[in-house]
Amino acid sequence: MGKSETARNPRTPRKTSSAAKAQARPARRPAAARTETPYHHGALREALLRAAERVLERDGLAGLTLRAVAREAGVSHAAPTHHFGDLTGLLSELAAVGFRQFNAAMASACDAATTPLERALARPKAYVAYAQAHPGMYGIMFRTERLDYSRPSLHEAAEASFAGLANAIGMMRQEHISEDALTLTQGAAIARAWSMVHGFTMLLLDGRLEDILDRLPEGTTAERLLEAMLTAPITGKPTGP
Amino acid sequence: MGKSETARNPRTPRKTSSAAKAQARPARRPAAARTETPYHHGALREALLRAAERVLERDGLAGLTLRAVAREAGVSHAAPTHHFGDLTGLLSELAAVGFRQFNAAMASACDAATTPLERALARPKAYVAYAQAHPGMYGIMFRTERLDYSRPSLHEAAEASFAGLANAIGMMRQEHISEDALTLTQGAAIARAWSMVHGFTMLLLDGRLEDILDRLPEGTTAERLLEAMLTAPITGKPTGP
DNA sequence: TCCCTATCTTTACATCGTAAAGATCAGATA
DNA sequence: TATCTGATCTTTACGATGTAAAGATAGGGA
Repeated sequence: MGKSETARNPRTPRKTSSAAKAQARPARRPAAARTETPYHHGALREALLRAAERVLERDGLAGLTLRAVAREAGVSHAAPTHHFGDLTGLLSELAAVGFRQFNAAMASACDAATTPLERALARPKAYVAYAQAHPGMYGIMFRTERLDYSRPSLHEAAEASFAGLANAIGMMRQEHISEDALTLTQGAAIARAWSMVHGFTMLLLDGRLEDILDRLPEGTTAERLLEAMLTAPITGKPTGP
Repeated sequence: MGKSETARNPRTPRKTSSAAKAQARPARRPAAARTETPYHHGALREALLRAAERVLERDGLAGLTLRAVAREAGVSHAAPTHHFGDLTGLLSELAAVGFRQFNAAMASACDAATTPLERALARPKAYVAYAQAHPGMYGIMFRTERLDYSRPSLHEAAEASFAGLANAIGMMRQEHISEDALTLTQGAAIARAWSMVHGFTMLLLDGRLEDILDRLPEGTTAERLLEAMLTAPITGKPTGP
């Protein structure tokens, strides 16, 4: 496929290093290229994370490889290893970025809500909306098995996500959710809310709700179905399938 | 690692099926080995699917590769391609097997239930139980992006799974679920039930419910939490997070 | 008997993750 | 000022994987 893995790199004469070395390179660095790309990138780590996000949006989860990210960032294929250790490391840091975006979206959606009903529906809607807007990122966060939650950044961001959810449930039930103990009823309320929204989102992204949506009245959106799901009255019997 | 991908194969004596049988093979087929392993395996396709299931249980989803399956079955690494086309094909057929197992488990669990409450909880419990007993298979069915639902076997098995669910909801609501039209309330009930159980299962398998389970009263199992989640009364406000 | 087709094996290739060694730079040390 | 040191990035290399293509081998008719 033409580009031999390190084709486009202005500085550093790359492949011809041994051949035309003496004639091309004066002695030290070119002294003019320092503005944009010194040999030491300076902020490669962040650049790689941004590159990974672009690759993810463009080529999906399957296209997100260490080498592809390196290509996107314009560095050698082994450069990411130095900053993230291995693929798990890169995916974990990227997931942390995703969780932070996710938390920010949820928070701002909550702030914008005014009526009690809006407050109750703002979070789930924001949850699903984020997943629909960033399916690749959502996949990294919730579908991948290759995440290392012992990494502080990821652990912290994911934990914040859970805490926000539990807190919201507590506020809705108008009781305090303790840090270290839960009643079965409280735990069930949290599990119920989280399971419903997470399950709905996964089924939606996997296209498994298409069958249902197609049979609903003309023009019913996923968001409307979500609303109905969350606000529907109980039919008398327990709400199990 | 020693074995160079095709080390153990003087064409087909497999592992120990007949051990020293083929130690002296003249020229053409031994005329005695036809019973077990002639050059043409005879039922390689099914053997590969069983091998894939073993590999999946032993090495998890990450270890399930075309070549690993071929090794497990004792054939050349390219043999699976002829039967399944590519990796997507193998995964899809394996997922179909999983859906059939899954459907069978759900059906038998339903049949065993007697009281109304048991009937209501049998399916969700069987759902989660299957996922816990076969996490690899569940991952293939619901986590992988590499499935081809245009394959008839997979489409059919997955469809049966959905139909069973929708039917159960209909029976519980004591109304008929039409084949080609749903009210918003009906769709919401189906989406709610499926989302809850599916979401709960994914969170559980991903270990994301550990935080909750640890804070619940001593010895509370995931199954108990599931029960509470499905039967808990509504608190007055809509059940959103 | 001979050929045809399905089945399986060999061989080959591009890509990927990862390890290890070399090159390059920024700054501390002397 | 000159050198050393550690961090950063590149090269090179290796094994594993998915997939394509060509060769070998049966089994079943013509």
